[in-house]
Amino acid sequence: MIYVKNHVIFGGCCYSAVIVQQAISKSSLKIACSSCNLRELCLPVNLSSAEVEQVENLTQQKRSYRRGEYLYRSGSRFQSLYAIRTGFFKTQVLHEDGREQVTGFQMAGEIIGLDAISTDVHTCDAIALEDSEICEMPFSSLEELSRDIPSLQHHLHKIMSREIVRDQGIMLLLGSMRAEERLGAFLLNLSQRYAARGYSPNSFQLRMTRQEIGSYLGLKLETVSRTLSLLQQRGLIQIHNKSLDIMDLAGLQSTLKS
Amino acid sequence: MIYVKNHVIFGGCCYSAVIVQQAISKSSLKIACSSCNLRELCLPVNLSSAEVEQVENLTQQKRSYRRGEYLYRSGSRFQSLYAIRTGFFKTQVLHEDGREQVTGFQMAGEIIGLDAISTDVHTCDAIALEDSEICEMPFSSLEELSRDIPSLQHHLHKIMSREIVRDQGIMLLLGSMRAEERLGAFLLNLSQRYAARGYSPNSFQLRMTRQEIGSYLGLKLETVSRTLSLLQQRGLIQIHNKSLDIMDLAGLQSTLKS
DNA sequence: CATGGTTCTTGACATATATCAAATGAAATC
DNA sequence: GATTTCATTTGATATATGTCAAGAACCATG
Repeated sequence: MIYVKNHVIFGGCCYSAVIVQQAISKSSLKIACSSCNLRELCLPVNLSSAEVEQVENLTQQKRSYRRGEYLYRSGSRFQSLYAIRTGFFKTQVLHEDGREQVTGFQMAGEIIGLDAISTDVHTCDAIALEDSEICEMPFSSLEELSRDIPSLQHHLHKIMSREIVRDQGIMLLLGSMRAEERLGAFLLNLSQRYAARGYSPNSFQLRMTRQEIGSYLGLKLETVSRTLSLLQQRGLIQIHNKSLDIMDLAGLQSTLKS
Repeated sequence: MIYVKNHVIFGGCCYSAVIVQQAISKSSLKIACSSCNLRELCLPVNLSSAEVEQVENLTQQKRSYRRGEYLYRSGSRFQSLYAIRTGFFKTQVLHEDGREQVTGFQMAGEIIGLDAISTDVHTCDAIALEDSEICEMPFSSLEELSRDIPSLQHHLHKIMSREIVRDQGIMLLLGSMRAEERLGAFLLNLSQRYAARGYSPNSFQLRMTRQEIGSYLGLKLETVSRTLSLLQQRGLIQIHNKSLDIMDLAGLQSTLKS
């Protein structure tokens, strides 16, 4: 499966990189996204200036969230999609018995809330893992606008489809990889996403706890900790608390090929 | 998490039931779906007769597939979504090292191919598990038509969102359930989907092998076999080869609550 | 700066599931 | 209908990960 081979198993990484490149070459897009820095939503769309203004209006509602704050909760009524302008979020579903499952970590430029379109009710919690800014986009307006702007319509479909592909990658990971491979894939995915945003792919802070990583990867926090120690012993990474350095990218990638 | 509690962990089940009920009460919808029996695509939409005809045109391309035949392959170019008219499919992604992961089982009235919108290339294989009939819907036509028919547009979004929710349910299952719970959730999901289609929820044929079930649930085929035997010993099910009878639905449901 | 509460690491041990293997049963093919 | 092939079941054993526990490091708060 090529997604594993190219280490984009979580989906969206390479695509993001492409988008960032496009941003540099298309000035109109920069305008469209100036209000919210919405790489995901606006960029691949070739808009006229009138259309740009319409999208601007749509994405004008901004808000800040403190670390630990909920963007929305499971069970709450769906009205908007949210684009992360800056910061870092997690989404999770909760069992009634207390078990939690993290379904994703989202960073700047990504869209959350897509799950709620299905039933008009949010099916997961979205929680800020650091102080963040988000743009709220009323979904009915987005649908309306995308009827007038085919390229926006198609882009919205792509965003939703990409989420499906991403989820399939995680299913693959959870269903058939060992702890070491899961961690390797996870770290490489973060690395690529930081790189796509202009940050170092080799050195970054983990914004989540071992427990949250474990929940996401279907492992216990002790296993996460042990496996990270193991990767460090092998010289593939340096990890001290939440600071991660990838020392041997190729080596880390090769853990996935076995 | 309510999805587990209500045993719709895989998503789409209860919704399907609602759709079937709607079908009975709305005559215009029956017309719209007569060509392909597309519960998922057409039904919740309130269409005028002119619109009905447009949708009819869209879904006119039908084809039969024999058991084992590929509907599409990973890597092939994306052009259409496919609605299953009759039959049973699986979708799977393949590792380069031979590992396979089944990402879903689809039955009549469900739509496949949504993953490919993202990159215009199919990211998985879709294979008929029994002789089946499908309706092909060129996606560009679907997008065009949904610009004119808002209720169709919204329905398309719901279908995609539902797929995302379904995938999250499977992530939950793969990330935090034991073998017994996974099998329980799997069988209950099939049961509900058959029920929604007017078949017995207590007695049906498994269309897939133990190995395919295992791949889907992140288990080895031996574990699937052992766990099914265990559920049978407890009097919850009767299973002989591919014939399944649910003897104690409540008991089976209670395996999920622990 | 001290303090209390998380979070993280590491060890010893338990257990669920995987692996390997062999026998049985079902289904496809000639 | 006979034969080959494939799917399933079950047992014995191996192993990866979970569980329990304790100490250390880190962080937020007063």
